[in-house]
Amino acid sequence: MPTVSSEELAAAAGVNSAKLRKDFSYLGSYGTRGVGYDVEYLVYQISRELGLTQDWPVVIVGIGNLGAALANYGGFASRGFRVAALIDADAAMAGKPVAGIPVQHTDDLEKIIKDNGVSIGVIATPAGAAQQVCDRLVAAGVTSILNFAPTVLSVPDGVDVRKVDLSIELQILAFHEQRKAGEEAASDGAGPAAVTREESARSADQGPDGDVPAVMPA
Amino acid sequence: MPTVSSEELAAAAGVNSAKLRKDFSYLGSYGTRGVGYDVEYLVYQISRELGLTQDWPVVIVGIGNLGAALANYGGFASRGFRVAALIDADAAMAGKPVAGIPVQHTDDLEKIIKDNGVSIGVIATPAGAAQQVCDRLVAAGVTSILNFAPTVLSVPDGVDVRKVDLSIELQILAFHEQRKAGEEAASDGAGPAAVTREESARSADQGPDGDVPAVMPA
DNA sequence: ATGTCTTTGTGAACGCGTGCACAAAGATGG
DNA sequence: CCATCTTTGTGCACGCGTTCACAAAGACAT
Ligand SMILES: NC(=O)c1ccc[n+]([C@@H]2O[C@H](COP(=O)([O-])OP(=O)(O)OC[C@H]3O[C@@H](n4cnc5c(N)ncnc54)[C@H](O)[C@@H]3O)[C@@H](O)[C@H]2O)c1
Ligand SMILES: NC(=O)c1ccc[n+]([C@@H]2O[C@H](COP(=O)([O-])OP(=O)(O)OC[C@H]3O[C@@H](n4cnc5c(N)ncnc54)[C@H](O)[C@@H]3O)[C@@H](O)[C@H]2O)c1
Repeated sequence: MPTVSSEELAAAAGVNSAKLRKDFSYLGSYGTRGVGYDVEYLVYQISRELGLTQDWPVVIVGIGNLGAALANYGGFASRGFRVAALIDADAAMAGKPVAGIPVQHTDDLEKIIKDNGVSIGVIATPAGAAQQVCDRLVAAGVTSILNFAPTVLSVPDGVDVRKVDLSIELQILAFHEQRKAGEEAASDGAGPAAVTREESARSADQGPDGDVPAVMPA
Repeated sequence: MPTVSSEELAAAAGVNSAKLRKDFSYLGSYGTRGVGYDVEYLVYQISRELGLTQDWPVVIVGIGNLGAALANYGGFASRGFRVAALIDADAAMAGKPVAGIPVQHTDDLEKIIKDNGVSIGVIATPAGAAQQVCDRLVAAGVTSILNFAPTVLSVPDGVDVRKVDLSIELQILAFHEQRKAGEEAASDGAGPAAVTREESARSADQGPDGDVPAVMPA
């Protein structure tokens, strides 16, 4: 029976072994003292807890550049997500297949959601249409939304929204980039417009990962 | 002079006003007691600290479905990011314009980076090519990478990598979705067939905002 | 000037996640 | 069956970020 110790796993993941064990303990006591964790059993337990043993139908709304790329992306299926339908407001697209899936018109949105038992929706429409699309998805029964449009969606309680904002990802990189430049040469004439930098006493930087600034300028 | 109080801003952003004030205080004392913050001045100070007053040239490597969508995305320019070049390994694409920008061949990658003073690179190649592309970008001087390929990139110290993993975004939604369903009906017959997934248990990366649950109590 | 009123800036308390350290569990060998 | 050795599971302490609470600063009216 192949096993792994918390020490091995922790080293591979780059985390503390005690934290890893404590995390696992929330799932139950699946380890064997003196031996470690049964790999297969552990994988199954984690998969089940994370919902990976289920198959989740999703719909993508807004089949433009991004929506089409998502539809073509094979990485979803391998994680248990199935693109149940593609929806767009453009009547000219209706019926035309993208990634082998025929695009359907927004008129049928509610029916599509219900027929497929969809609870997860992806919004890839222009920002202006996002809230409206969101409202229709929620009204039709969708309770989880992945939003690519640069808008903050308002939803009722019980509905989860995750926003993917690629500009913010770049901004976070640029922020750290700026710091790097500022550290090696405090008096640096770089930059087009004269950037006047005063001292800034910010607290500890989060190492590997980053956070999102709470408030952003326009 | 238009002003805002920390209370107003906090309410709009959905955060605690004391935290907001303390955050602002790290930038300096830009508020006026009894009045609030001068909006225009505050926006400028935050923009400057975040690096939004600078113009950042970026290159996109891998102009497929996703890369092309990114190239066409207008949201980057409005945040101070300029697509300096598009790079692909496919010789047939060389010279053909995408989003008005001619695609260049990977052979010229190093020269493109240096000529444009690029420090931020976006990788949208297949997973198999990502590490190799990453290495070349870093060697050419890139110190920040936004990675869309489903691979963990290893980079030397001083180089930042942010990974955008859309499958994980969906998984997080599915996880919460499962909890919602599990609460109203505790006794569930579990998934269809017992799915045995062979993979390692990797700790999830951070998302733009919300948190990735390490593990949750059962 | 002086007083009042609003809002900032921040010291201090609180809560929570992380890591340490170890007793208990169980395997393994004699 | 007992001794030893490995590794889990977890109580406890530490550190850090968040929140509370309030003195001080400044605007504004009188
Ligand atoms: N392309 C990117 O890389 C990128 C990156 C980040 C964010 N985004 C955002 O993602 C969204 C889509 O980007 P895109 O480049 O694919 O845009 P796009 O214009 O190519 O596609 C938008 C699609 O949405 C459809 N649409 C419009 N209104 C609709 C509605 N009410 N219901 C259903 N469909 C509707 C349009 O017919 C079109 O097919 C935008 O909000 C954009 O800001 C895109
Ligand atoms: N499409 C999506 O929605 C999506 C979502 C998440 C992640 N991803 C990931 O993003 C990456 C790109 O996805 P895609 O759908 O655009 O794939 P794609 O196959 O459409 O495009 C890949 C492009 O990369 C180019 N390429 C290959 N090797 C290269 C190299 N060594 N140097 C430079 N260019 C090279 C190819 O010529 C092609 O144009 C993949 O790793 C994919 O897993 C895509």
